[in-house]
Amino acid sequence: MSITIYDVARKAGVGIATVSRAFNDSSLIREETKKRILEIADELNYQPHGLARGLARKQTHTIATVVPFFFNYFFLNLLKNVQYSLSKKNYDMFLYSVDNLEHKENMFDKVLYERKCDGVMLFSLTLDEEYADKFIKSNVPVIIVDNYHSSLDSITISNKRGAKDATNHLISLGHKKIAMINGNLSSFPAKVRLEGFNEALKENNIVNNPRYIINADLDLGEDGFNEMAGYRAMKQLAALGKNRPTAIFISSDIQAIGALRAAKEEGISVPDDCAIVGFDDIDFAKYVGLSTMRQPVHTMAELAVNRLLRRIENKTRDKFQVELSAELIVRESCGARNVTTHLGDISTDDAIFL
Amino acid sequence: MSITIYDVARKAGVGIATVSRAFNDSSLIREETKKRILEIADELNYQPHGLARGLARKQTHTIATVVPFFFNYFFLNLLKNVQYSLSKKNYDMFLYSVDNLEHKENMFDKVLYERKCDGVMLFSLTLDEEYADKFIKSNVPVIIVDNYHSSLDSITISNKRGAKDATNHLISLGHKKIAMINGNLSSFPAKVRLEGFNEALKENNIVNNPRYIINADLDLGEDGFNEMAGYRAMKQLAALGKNRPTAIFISSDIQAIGALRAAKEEGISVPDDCAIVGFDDIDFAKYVGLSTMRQPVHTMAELAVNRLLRRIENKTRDKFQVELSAELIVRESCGARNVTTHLGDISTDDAIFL
DNA sequence: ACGGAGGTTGGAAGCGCTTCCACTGTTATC
DNA sequence: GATAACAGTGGAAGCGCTTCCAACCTCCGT
Repeated sequence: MSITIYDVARKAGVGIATVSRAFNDSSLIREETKKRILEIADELNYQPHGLARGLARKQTHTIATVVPFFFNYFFLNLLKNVQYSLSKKNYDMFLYSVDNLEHKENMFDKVLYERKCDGVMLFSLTLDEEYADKFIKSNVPVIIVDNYHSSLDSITISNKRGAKDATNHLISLGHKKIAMINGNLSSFPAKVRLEGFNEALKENNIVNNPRYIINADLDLGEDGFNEMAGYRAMKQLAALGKNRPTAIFISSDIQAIGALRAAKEEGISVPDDCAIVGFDDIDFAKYVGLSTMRQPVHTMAELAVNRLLRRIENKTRDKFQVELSAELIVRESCGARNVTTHLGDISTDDAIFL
Repeated sequence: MSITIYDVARKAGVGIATVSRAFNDSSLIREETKKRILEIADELNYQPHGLARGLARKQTHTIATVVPFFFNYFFLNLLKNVQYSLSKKNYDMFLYSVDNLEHKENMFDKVLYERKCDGVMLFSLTLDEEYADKFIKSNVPVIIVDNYHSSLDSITISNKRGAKDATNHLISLGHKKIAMINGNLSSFPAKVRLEGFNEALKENNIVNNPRYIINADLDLGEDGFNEMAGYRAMKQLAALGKNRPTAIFISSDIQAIGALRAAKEEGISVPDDCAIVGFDDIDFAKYVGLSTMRQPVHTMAELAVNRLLRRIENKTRDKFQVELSAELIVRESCGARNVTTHLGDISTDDAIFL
């Protein structure tokens, strides 16, 4: 039998309304009374019942995050930052993961109609029209991170621009035989990054060799952004022998890690035989000296949270679709530095952006 | 204005109690009625209000997980598996992270008294007596993963045994000058792993050189299980020159990654000049050929979830303190294989255990 | 034809809170 | 000194559900 507002009220000799006020920063209570009530509550280890509160107020102070089950290091960082921003605002966070893309719908229905949260944050998930509609009609604020839907708030990084920058960097280094190792084309970022890659080649009049573009097969895991995919792709490229590319833009760092492993096995030296630029800037990128496009994870998370909360609290209705840009981080793997720089101490702050 | 049980009841021409029964697998309802109600509910996009339900039932079907803010890849895997097990049982999961160990208490109070969850899962967090007591008195089921408290349920891996096995492996390879790179001693696993290390040396009559034991400083981040700590420790060991150890047991893979980076910079070849065994078996371990002690993350997660739910649902009161054992995974870094084996394809199932 | 046993159902109370509304005592205003 | 305004307060309704309890309808045995 847990203790309730009535217990506190009785012990303090006041009405329950007053206790409630004490806990809600109400101006309708004398400072003195409030203090006394709070003290008594503390003695009693009382804390307002979250559900009852939510029911009465019609808001839960909770948001739901939905991630694909294959979430990786990139998501980890994102999630960490989201959680951090959320806790600063005193919001709780549900973590749901769609274990199966077919069951995605159940998840959405649940989040939408069960009303256990005030808003939803979708990571990388693609929304079809039916559900986009449901979300809109349901009036539950949503924000999509790392994906896009024309009629919903979203925050993405400019995948096209980023891919283009990465490729241009390789081009500026003098490379002509440039490959791309990509995720699975069913993934939104993969698709757009390919566009950026193609555009860069085109603008620089560089031959676009179809054998140099390797999109991950579906059997390599949901979106193909994994180590194995990178490993296999690199093997495939290595098999080209003399016709091997001299530079590769790899669509995700985790794939780059795999590619690096394959390169080592094949005796291909990076960056000397083959320059590499990745994407994401996961922690490990710096440990292995991988040049990459850094996603502003902290900013993404903070923006996403702020925006979602504003929608929840102020009911602003204007659309919010932001595209942040990725930043080229030059390390060793691209060969832009002719001497391996001494990395030295990497500050923890840099590694984990909080 | 969202739709409620009354709307469904009215449209179906039944009482609300009946609708409620339809949604709760009650035996007190005719199959036919139930079906009809469910259909109507579906049309209306009705779903029982989670909070109202929780309030009425006095249970939320939700558990809270609390992780240290510095959570890393090891936690990611754990979390992923916990989330998976939980979703199979239809439980929701809150993710809290204690951003600041001083604020840990607020977190605990919140989780305990706010009653938004039925149970709590603590990751790696150390509980002092006061809070252990509070948890017990509050009657909220708790389970601690990767840490221990004498009066609470917990599930750990045998850190001592694991560290000992790792060290023994190094000894069996003929090493005499063996070092240990450890996390910060304030961390429970770090402390116990050191014991295992010491024990192994002692039992084999190997000199325990105090300069060979490097515990991470606190300024390197909360528990010292991070890349930088490993990097610095390795530098320190390298500075020993001729007196350098020929083998190192490193208390976490992430530190080992840092150590590997430092070794490379120092021109120390692994495993030829220095054999290394890590701990955890994070994904990256296999990408870099790191020998390590694998934590049975999947099993830990599943056991933890099952146990917690049983406590929530059945109210069993017997204590549950399990210790799982870590398994030695031999790769290249320990030098046990004299030829670098071709890793080839690592199956995705292996990499991400779900 | 009658009493009860089941199988179904509806009504109402209650979960623990917030908040509207009515009320009391003070203070400011003239 | 009467009145208005207002700061504080308590009571009660209501948030949307579950569940106890009473009621109803069959159907059976007698």
